[in-house]
Amino acid sequence: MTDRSDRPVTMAEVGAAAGVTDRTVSNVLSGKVPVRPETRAAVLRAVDELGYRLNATARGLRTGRTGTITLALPDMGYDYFSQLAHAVMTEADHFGWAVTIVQTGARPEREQALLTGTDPQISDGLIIQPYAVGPENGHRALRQHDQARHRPPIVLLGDRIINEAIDHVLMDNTPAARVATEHLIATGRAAIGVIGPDPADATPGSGAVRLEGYRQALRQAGLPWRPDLVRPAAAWRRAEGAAATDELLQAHPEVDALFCCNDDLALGAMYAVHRRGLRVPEDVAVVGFDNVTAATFSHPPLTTIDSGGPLIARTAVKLLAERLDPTSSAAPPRKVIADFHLVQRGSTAGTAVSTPDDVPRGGPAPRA
Amino acid sequence: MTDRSDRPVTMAEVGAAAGVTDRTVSNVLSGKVPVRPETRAAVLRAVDELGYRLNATARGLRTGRTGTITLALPDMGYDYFSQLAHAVMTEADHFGWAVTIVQTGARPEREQALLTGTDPQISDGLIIQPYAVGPENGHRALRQHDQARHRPPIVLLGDRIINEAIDHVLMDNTPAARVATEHLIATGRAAIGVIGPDPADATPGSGAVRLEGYRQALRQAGLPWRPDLVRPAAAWRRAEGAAATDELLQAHPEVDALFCCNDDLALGAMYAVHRRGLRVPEDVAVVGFDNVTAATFSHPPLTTIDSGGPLIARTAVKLLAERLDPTSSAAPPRKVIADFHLVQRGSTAGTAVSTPDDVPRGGPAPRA
DNA sequence: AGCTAGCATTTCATCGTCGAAATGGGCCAG
DNA sequence: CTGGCCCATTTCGACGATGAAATGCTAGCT
Repeated sequence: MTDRSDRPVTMAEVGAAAGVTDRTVSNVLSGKVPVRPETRAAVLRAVDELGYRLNATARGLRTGRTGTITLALPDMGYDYFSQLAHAVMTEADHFGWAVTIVQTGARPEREQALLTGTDPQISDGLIIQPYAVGPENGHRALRQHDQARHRPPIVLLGDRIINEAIDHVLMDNTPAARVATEHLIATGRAAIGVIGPDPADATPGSGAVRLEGYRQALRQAGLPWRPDLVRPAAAWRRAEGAAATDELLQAHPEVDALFCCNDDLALGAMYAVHRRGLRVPEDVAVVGFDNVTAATFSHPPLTTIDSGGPLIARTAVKLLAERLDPTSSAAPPRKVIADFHLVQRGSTAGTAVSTPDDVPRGGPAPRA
Repeated sequence: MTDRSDRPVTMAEVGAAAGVTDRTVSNVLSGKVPVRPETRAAVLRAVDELGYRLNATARGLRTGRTGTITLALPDMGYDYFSQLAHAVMTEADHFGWAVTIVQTGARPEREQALLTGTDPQISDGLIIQPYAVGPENGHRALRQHDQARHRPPIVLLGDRIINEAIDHVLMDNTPAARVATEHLIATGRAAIGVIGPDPADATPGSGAVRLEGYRQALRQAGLPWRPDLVRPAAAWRRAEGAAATDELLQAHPEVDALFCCNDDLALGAMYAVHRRGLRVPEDVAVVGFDNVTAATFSHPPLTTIDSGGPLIARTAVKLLAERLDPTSSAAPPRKVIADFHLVQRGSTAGTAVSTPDDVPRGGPAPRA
């Protein structure tokens, strides 16, 4: 026998030590085929003595299943995406799947590569929230996908339909943004700034559809549309939200409310308001979007749109699970539109400290 | 030829279409072996026409490399861990690696399975922050690891050495906690509560070592050790931090400062303080631990220990990269202790709104 | 023309596991 | 005592890619 000491132990070696074939070792470890108790014991002893570990890659090649799914998101540095990933991983765990997370950044070619399968991924399926790829190029990417044989299934997350032939889990952005804005108007605000979208940007992303909801609410209330109250943020994070808010309040001291396109921006906005010595909500009311954990506990707690992130994650995993189930994978493409609702908290109420009843409790107990 | 239309396209089929061997297709796609331009063009055309996609699993089996590393953390629902994951993924991207994230929860058997390799993972290496596995059982788990041939390398993160033979990236918890507590004492606080650790818990985890730093600071300042001011939190999150703080302030109105074992707890603590109608820092000063993004933008901004999370992540990936480099993988095990420093912000300063100069800027521009 | 050098392509074997079907041994019924 | 059956185990052959080494071809030199 050649010296294999630098290579992993194989089933054949375990079998040799236990006096059986590699196949029997496989039968013992999989448990799918009956094995005599003595044989099983002998095999398990050999496994233990040799320190044998199953080669998941070889199994994956043989079975065509890797037990891993890919989650592709723009960037994990956002509360919303990291909480979405958390929910996806927790749900995937129920199916016994590991989750490979890919940060696409703002790079369209990265998203294209994932959608077309050009990027060689070890995974049984893909959940992706495209940022840069829209219907125009998405169709092309996914036509290539269709044409290829036996490509892993895809579930798309986000705010627009990219391809009719693919499963989508969507947010109802425009109505949600309208509801958020209506709430500000109802509390008596007149000069409502917007933090996030770039009105000059033609790309129809989250920014555009949320801005549209804002405009609808203004129109319905008979308030004027003032483009100068819209401040784009290069990235939708706290720092950029603070900077944009600072500029807006500097230029327009009359602003008495802010509609922020996500909670990260809103938390940054509140920071900027406070830094200018103004009060939330007395001087400036603030509304966010997504209802991340931090929104519950900020000071004041942040009024926001609960866009159902965890439910979206669970739904996406379940859709993927159905596609991966060989008995029911030929169903027509599905579109799920997630429910949303407004969560009113102190950032728009009369008093700066509220006592919300939605403080989450419980869960596992790891430490940081 | 049999009907293979339900199976993926192979290199052999591409080769057949292009009039060459599967091997030549491989040569074209890998680029490592020179190929005549006409041949290359023919192959690429066939790839395009047939919609061929490389089977990463098969390559992984053949080469022994999957291009994926595993990151195992207790739970992604914590700001610290999600930001650590973000940093690991960003760094891994530089090496061309995908990252599979596994949430171990509080389950020791899950950690054991990862450390011993019992859990069949498709990955070239493991970065793990153990929560439940300590030196006592960790040694056993990793002895099994050593004994096995050709097991993927491991880098351990955290607060204690689990096995001398393995690479570690450590936090200097006790000194950091002492510095945090000393800062509270220096601002004139006398009744300093602690949120997080369970003094009755014998497990020497982050809680115990941070509590030890707190005690050292008290001792040095001649302040009395009062176990009744220590409030455990079942999970180190905002909700649990708020609940524990609420109880503590109820029982001990004289408390004028809180040392919280992480920023999530601290942000929850501030929430509870505000809800009781008290002010931060005038009535109760608050210090956190980890310096997550939210700490910069809270109201007031949170004084905290910057424990160098992103650097820890980068270091861990680099250590793994060295182990995976065949030319230099036999180096002795390394231990890196991350630097820390206190970041003073408004939650301990005289005024509730400060103007910190560490507001981060820039970065990519995805949206939520 | 004959020989060698150098490059492009192919041959061959192998990575470690598992599905399907064949084999062999033990037991019960006729 | 023997035929048939069932259960445990083995045989055989992929799965799809690639490292190493051999082959074939063209070009260049004498």
